[in-house]
Amino acid sequence: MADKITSRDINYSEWYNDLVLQSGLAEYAAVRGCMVIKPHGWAIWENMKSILDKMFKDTGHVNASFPLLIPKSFLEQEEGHAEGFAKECAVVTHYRLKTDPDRKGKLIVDNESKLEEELIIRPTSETIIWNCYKNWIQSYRDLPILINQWANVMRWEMRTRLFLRTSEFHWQEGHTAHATKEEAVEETVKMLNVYADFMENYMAVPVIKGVKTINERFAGAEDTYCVEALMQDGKALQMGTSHFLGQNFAKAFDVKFLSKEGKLEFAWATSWGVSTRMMGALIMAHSDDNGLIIPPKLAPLHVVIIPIYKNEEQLKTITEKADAIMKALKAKNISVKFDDSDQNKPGWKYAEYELKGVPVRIAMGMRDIENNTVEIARRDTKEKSVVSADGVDAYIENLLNDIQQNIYNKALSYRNNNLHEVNTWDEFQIQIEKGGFISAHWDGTGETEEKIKEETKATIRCIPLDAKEESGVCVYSGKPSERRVLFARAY
RNA sequence: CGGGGCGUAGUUCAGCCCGGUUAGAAUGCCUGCUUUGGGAGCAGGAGGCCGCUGGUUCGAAUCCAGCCGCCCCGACCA
Repeated sequence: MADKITSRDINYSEWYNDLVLQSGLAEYAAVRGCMVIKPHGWAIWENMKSILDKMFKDTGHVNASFPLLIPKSFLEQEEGHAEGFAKECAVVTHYRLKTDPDRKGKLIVDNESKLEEELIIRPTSETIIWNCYKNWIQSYRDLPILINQWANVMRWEMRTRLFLRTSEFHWQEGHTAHATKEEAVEETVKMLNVYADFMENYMAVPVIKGVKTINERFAGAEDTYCVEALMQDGKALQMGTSHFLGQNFAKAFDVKFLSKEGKLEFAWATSWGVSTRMMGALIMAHSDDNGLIIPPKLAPLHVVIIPIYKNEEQLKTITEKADAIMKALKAKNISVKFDDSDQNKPGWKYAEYELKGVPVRIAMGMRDIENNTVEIARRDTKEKSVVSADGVDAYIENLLNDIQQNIYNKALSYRNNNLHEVNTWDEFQIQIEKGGFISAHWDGTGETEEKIKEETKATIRCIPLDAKEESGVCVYSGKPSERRVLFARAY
């Protein structure tokens, strides 16, 4: 057996890269920092999208599309936002090329096509959207505006990793406008809950909901809420964010409305997003050295049937029986593929579908035909069992639910076993080396947060929403603290 | 932006130090036969601007210079 994938124990980071490449999720593009998301990867992303899209619509949102290019002056409008994103913007300066007079067949930038105002490729769309909202909002009757867009964005990252951080990435960004602060805050939290629901119940990744510290806040936000998850190597990953933007963008773009009382007021804003980074989370939360483990609710293919035969006649017999099973499975909305290709032996196929993360495999040979059985193997535990062919559709339906639950439980117990309350600085330093979340008291200052980061590389992932009031002393400075916050080394 | 690595067949790489037949292997691909319950075997075959440009030389994948690209490790980030 060829070892295509580095073991997690040897090098987690190589394991991740090998897995993404070998399982056919994605590959490196010819452009630095960019990736090609291949059909298998895109199919999973599409499943994520369609579930989330429905959740957004069920909570009253509608989709729209705004331009890829944003005038530089728009980005300058909101000061914090501008400073935050300035360093990572791709800039369009010209609109034309021409043939190089000195080198036949080559193209050069036509300097006569220089743009009067540079355009930037959107790193996020608050500015161009709020420029529109200025025209759309005059009265409280125009509010709320609840818009989402599915889009690609670009941030010129210095260091990139497949799915986790690429220069171009795909995401959704919700941008809402409200008449009151309360309503905007409510929206921010509502969408955070939608994200958490999706991550736990579909991705099978347990998350912790919280609020970011000022240092970690989104550029231009009043408050950034987030969902944080723990990966198998003990590092944390921010899986999504939801921002309460206050009136910052309304003021920057002069978006005012006339209230019921006849007063002119600035609108209140939120924005919230999740990206293809979730693909990275999905991979790192569940998969093993044999390949991907995809929760059934997101798997592009639920079941693969592999026939084992010695001749055409046997294949025909097996195919007939497999057809009946497939029909029954499809009737239950379970996707199934019959792989009767003659190119590879069954053993090769087993390994291949395990690599790709298909949750359930059925093997059928003549032995099964004689006994009216099939062999069923589940991807998450790799357990095999021989079951009666009668009612196999119901068996698999249950099995898929069981797999979904089992994957989640496993991730949850890992997360819980790696979340430690720590009360002294010595303990903190020892524990952070072991990985996982650390729940500790913090004095609330940016200085302490910075020092901890410098000394341990750990950041405050969030102040958990369910953090209980508990007086204590800061693990670093010894100053008083009212609640514990979550620390971790993060992606 | 610093530090390191790599660029040779579709893919992974050897060859380079020490220049010299027609540039190799594995794997994948094509043809045929035998196989098929955990990554099959045999036989035959196709496949290369040796990253680019220039230099040294009778002769360059190999030596020299410049350039380009990508990956990995650190500082910034969803």
